[in-house]
Amino acid sequence: MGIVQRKEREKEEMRLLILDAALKLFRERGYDGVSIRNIAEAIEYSPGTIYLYYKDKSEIFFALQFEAAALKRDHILPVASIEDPWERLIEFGRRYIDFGLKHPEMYDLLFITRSPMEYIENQECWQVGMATHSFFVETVQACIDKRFFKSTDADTIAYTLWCHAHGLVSLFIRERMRMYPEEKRQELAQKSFAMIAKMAENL
Amino acid sequence: MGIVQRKEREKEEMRLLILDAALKLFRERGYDGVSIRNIAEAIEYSPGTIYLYYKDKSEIFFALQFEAAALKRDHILPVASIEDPWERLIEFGRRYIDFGLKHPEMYDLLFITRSPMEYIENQECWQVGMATHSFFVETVQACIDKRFFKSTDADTIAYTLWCHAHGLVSLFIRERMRMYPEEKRQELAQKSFAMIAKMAENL
DNA sequence: GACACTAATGAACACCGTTCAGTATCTTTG
DNA sequence: CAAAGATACTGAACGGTGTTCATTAGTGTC
Repeated sequence: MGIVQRKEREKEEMRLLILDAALKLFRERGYDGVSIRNIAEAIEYSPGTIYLYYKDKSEIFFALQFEAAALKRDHILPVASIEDPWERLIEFGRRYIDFGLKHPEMYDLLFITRSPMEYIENQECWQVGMATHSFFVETVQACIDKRFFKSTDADTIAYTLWCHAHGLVSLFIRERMRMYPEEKRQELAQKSFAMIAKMAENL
Repeated sequence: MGIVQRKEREKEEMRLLILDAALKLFRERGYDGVSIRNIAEAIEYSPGTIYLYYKDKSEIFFALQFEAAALKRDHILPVASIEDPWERLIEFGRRYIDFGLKHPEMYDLLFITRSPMEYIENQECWQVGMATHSFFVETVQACIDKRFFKSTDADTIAYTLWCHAHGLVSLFIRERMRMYPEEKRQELAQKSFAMIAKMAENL
């Protein structure tokens, strides 16, 4: 009776052990630089063992994607306590970008990495991501309801702001800002955020 | 005398042969799905031969990046003939996005793919890309000069618009719009472009 | 204690990028 | 024109990758 439970617990522990090792290696070297053999070596098991707990390499990275989604959620969640929807929206954007710049590999995993998205849709990760996205759209809707915006198309507004934030973060992450001197990049990002916020004011 | 020239021509032809094969395969399967051996097989040479013409795999992709930059330039260049800077700016944006959606692998190569950017900066590709970027900033500046904008910070305006366009295209390319039904995605992109254009009007 | 079940192994497979000794062909020289 | 030299190309080999699977070692049940 207790044995089957212990086994299950051990199985779960092993899955976590693998995931933790993968996450650590992954932060250090990026997912391309991490192999199943590396992970196996890190936890002192043979490569084949990994496959007893994860179907293939991509499943490990889907699990990491879930971790990333949760981390992002926790990074942004505090803004939920902000009463004023406009302030909440701005702070959401600020924290979204902050998350991306502070955890580039995680952001990359969530929004840039090629992955069989058709597979991931029924995953927990997707739900966590969707919840955060919905919260964002709802905040935009709350702004509309309070007449902060003239436009009433919450979807388009949310999407437009998302495009800007994602563009900003991903240009940083994938190093496409080399035409600007290093010290100006951060400043440019801040100015751009201020600018899009200002632009949004008379939407 | 004529021989050394013929040799050089043949060398150049071989480089092109490799590049064309790589480009073709690359369009079909994406760069991750293409191996040196695939390219070699396509041109009916042994894998080792590739290395007589390109230092390594990445050098082939840098050459492709140059092709992509040229293609993008040619796709956008026609807007240069538009007199009115505001109209030129809008058309630039439209064509930039259009290029990204029509040639996703090319766009990917230029703005998303991880690549040792410190290496690429002194390449032709970089120059072509920079020229197009400069043209964009100049167009923004022309708008400022003609008092289309109240703001006078051309760099920040250009960067903000770029962030939006890049975010839009890269969310498409890397399939991060699954939360919207297929048929709504295109529409959303168009509405968002219209929205950012409208927002830019009172910048 | 014998049997069944499970967890883990590590060799093997087919791929990858890359290197390099060897060969075959073309060009130059005597 | 033949020998020598230079060049182009090959394909086996190296160390890596993700993944599979027969075999083994260990645990639980009767």
